[in-house]
Amino acid sequence: MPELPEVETMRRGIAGMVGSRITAACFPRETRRPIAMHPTAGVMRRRLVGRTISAVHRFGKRVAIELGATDERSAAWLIIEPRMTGLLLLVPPPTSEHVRMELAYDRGGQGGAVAHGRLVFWDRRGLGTIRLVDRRGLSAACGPDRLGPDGLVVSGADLAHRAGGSRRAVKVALLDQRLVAGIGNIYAAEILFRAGIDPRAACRRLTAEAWERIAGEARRVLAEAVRLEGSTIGDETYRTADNRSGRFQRRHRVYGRARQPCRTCRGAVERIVQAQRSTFFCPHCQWQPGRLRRTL
DNA sequence: CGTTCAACCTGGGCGC
DNA sequence: TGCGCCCAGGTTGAAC
Repeated sequence: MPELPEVETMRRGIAGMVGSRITAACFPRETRRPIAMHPTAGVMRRRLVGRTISAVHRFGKRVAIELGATDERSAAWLIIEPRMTGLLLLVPPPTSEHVRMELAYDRGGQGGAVAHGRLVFWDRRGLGTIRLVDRRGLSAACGPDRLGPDGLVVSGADLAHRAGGSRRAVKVALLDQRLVAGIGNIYAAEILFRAGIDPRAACRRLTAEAWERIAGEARRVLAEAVRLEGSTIGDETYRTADNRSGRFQRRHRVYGRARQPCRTCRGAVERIVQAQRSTFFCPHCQWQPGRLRRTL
């Protein structure tokens, strides 16, 4: 589920935890398979409790909660990867089932005021992951070998340089986190529609100008989706940290709209499958370089 | 190099 | 109502 805008919304939603101290951590195992985590729950708990949160980052589609160094312990990062259905919630989850992690935190205020609360990682399908890493682990998991430039700041030159010679279809390339970080199935479709590029076009056929258009639309679409707090679709599996819906779904032009009229040309939006994922696009408004543009 | 498939899971929607 | 099937915002590793 969550792509860059949803994960960035999660990050902002929990950014108020900075300065708080973790007082308890639990990792319920009541589900069939415990969440994929490293290290084990006991070690994780021991390393988390008592630590102060010094920052909350986002790397692509992952949130990283930074635990500041102390005299005894060096800095560490709790990397949470929501995958399809993971949510970070500061309010009680819909059910206690599927809670994969719960952190209690408090902040000793001046004059006896204590702010405290709970952060829950709630993940229905359980495909998400949790890792606690040191500085080296962070760079192995989220460094430039793993993640390309962030989608909010990617340039046409970045894309052209890294993918320009590839025979891959441009939609498949945009899902590759090493090329550009944060784009998933929804936003790849929306970006290519706005750029007017056919998702099946081979990267090596795209001109520098086409890459500039794709990068520009990526920055614009992702920034707008962040402003609208992401996309909540259908069964509402995505919610903000305080349990509200995103609003970018109202701006979707092609995603999930197979056989419905294109909002620009009124032709039917098509659904095809690329790399085992659905791709939605308008064959009239999106074309491949070198091919005659279809006319109505 | 690039594609395809399976796997990891739960749950909603649809046709019959 | 129930059953079987398809679908879903992601990632990884193996096989070809």
